Amino acid sequence: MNKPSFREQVLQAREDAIVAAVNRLLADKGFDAMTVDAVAAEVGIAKASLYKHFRSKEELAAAAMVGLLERALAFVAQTEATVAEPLARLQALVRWTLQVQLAGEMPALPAQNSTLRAALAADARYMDRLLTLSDHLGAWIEAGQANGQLNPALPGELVLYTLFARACDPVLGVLKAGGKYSDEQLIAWLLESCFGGLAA
Amino acid sequence: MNKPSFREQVLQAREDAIVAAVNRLLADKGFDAMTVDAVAAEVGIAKASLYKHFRSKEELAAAAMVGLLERALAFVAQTEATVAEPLARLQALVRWTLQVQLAGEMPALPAQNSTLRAALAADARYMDRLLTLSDHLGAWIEAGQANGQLNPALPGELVLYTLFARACDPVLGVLKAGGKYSDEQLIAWLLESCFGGLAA
DNA sequence: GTCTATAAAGCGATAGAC
DNA sequence: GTCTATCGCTTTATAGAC
Repeated sequence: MNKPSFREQVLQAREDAIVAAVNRLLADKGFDAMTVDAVAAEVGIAKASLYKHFRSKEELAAAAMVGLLERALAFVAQTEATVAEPLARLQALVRWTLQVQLAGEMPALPAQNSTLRAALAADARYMDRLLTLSDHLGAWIEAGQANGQLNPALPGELVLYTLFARACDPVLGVLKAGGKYSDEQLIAWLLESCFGGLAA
Repeated sequence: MNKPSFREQVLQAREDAIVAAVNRLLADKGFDAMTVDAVAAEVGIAKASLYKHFRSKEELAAAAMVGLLERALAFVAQTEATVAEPLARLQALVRWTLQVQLAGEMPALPAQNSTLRAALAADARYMDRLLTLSDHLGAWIEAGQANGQLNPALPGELVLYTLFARACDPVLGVLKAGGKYSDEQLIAWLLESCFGGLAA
């Protein structure tokens, strides 16, 4: 591996700026409402230049998702090094996802966009991170069910998908928009309802 | 009130067919991916004819939402007549919403489409049903927290928004697509995770 | 690689005949 | 009110000069 040239570093920095802009716009407007023109404007370059780095709008979204998954994997690694209990690990992860959402950095992908889902499924970098993350969380879930901290009657995959879904839970945004509660209070309540349920 | 003429009955039937088609397409594709051409094709009329009944795509979606809310209000009335306990009422309602979703009849609106949200907020028929429904559910929630069946530490509006969110919970669709579990089993697990939480 | 300009296609909405 | 045909706009993606 050669040392990256100055030129390559500049290109990499530009790509990072593009991915960051895509991430913000995805979180703000969602995939369908995000236009490539808006991405170019936010980065401050021409739209045609974007297409020198990414071949399609779907590839832009995939790059943003890869970035998010890598941030999640970094948090998972840190959590495995510092937190022992499976339930505490899962709660820390959900807390982190809610903080990402509050920061306006949680990309909002439509659940049923066929072209986007096909592009993501065909993206090896995306699928690799997603499977790695699912493996780690699956192990946490199994351990939590084995030691009695998690409800063992629920299938592990249901718990896993629920955690992914809560990362984009619209309830947080609605309550945040109401402006009546602090961010920390909202996160505490959502954690309580996710792991403890609505019933007493 | 005069008896509706035959002509008016035919028109009403056509509008009902339009709303039903919109409801199916909204559930299948979501608002953004649903095209007015597809609605016209599903109903079997020309697109221009649609615009004689509804002035915009947003109005089509609003009509479908009004229909859904009226179905929900009918279920609420029936539940209040047959079920006494607040928790049991709320569980029955969530079960009903999950069944609607499994039937492919739960419209999927984007959480952040500004034109659509503005159109809905300006639609008196929609807002009237939504507020009526919220009032009934809010009373159930308060009663449940007062009698110890619901967690009293959670704000009532958080519980209310959570119930709305669970009606569109993507977890159900993903697990259903997996094909490994029966519909009734999935509903039972989702009810358990919603009201009982993921923890043991 | 970056730009300006434009192609190509999809979609919401409408005109005008019947 | 229903139809065919089309407008007008947006958006993705590309061509070609520099």
